[in-house]
Amino acid sequence: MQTHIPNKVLTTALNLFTTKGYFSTSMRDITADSAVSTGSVYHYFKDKEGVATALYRSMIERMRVALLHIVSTHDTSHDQCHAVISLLFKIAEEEPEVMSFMLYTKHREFLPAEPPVCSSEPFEIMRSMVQSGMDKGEIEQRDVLVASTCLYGGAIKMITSHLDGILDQPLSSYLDDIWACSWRAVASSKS
Amino acid sequence: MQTHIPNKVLTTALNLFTTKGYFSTSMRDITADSAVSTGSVYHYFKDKEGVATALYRSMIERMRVALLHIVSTHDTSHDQCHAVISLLFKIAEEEPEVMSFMLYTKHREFLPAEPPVCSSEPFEIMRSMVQSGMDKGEIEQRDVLVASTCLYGGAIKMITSHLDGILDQPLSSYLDDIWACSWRAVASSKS
DNA sequence: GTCTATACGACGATAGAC
DNA sequence: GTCTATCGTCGTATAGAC
Repeated sequence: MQTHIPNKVLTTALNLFTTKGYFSTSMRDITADSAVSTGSVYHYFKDKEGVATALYRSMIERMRVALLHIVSTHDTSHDQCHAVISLLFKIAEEEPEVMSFMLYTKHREFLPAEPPVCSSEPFEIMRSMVQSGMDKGEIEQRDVLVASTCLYGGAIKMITSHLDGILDQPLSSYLDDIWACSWRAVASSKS
Repeated sequence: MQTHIPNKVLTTALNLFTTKGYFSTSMRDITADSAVSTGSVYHYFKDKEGVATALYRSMIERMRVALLHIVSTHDTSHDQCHAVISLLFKIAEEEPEVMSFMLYTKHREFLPAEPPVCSSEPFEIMRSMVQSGMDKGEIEQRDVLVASTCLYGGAIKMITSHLDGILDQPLSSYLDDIWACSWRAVASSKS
């Protein structure tokens, strides 16, 4: 049970946004579910968009930290990228709302001021892992964006399928299979 | 210039939905931009959701026909899947609004009655191409969903990047590169 | 079938007491 | 800082003339 009011608001907002969608969630819904009064919500957040922005930024930051940790604890690009996909799968299974809000929500539609997810810092870090893999010869030379898209694209699509509930097995059971395909798509021929 | 009222409404709705988003588009916007009166719009469509549903269904149908044509005019799974990705790239470049509405819009949020895109008939057909490729030995044996996700996932991610405007080259210039990666991800080792 | 005018409800946000 | 009560706006959908 959350005690701080801002946290209570943010967690209930996350739940409502991911289940009903941002626009179908009213401030009344948020105040009702969080048991926080209208006045208090508006004391901590400028408006409804302010709640969404705070939520979005906190998640971007969380991912940024996690990804930098992965970079510093794995040597090869192969291991780094594998760790990234494992992490994404883990979050998608344990905290589906978080994953859903991070990559399945059209932030642009209600957060026009924020940069698109793909140009956010976490995605930058993920691309830099691929770039260094190409520099070291682990990954075949080609446009970084193309390589990154191919390497991560399958896994991310798999995650959205999981969030859509169209997978009959637990997401993690597909990890090895997906990784084999993804890595083979971009690995340099000598490895 | 469209003459039939329903068509005028649908094309302006498509433009507004993809630029402003479904929820930020009001019926007033649609009547204003299409120069069709409120009464007429409600004569042809039950409500706002009815407009979106009609739009969605017409696109699903269009894709269904196009995909069946591809199946009947190409022999190998390799050629069929390549033709699919070419088609998707072509539509994404020539009619970005159509592509945007088809795969980048969260239909679930305002069309809860419709099945999710991934379980729609077009996606079924795309998966069946992969399945027959596995049966014929072109594609390595594994879960169909995993193979399809890996094969199409990269291309689709590339399309959404294009729609987001984060590509500096025209989308079609990435086609060969993407296809090489995607096919290598799933092709059986002997091919 | 097509139009204008309008009813009705819901929502975001504020005011002001405690 | 926290609350309740309320205001003004806007959007969907309908009524009813032509």
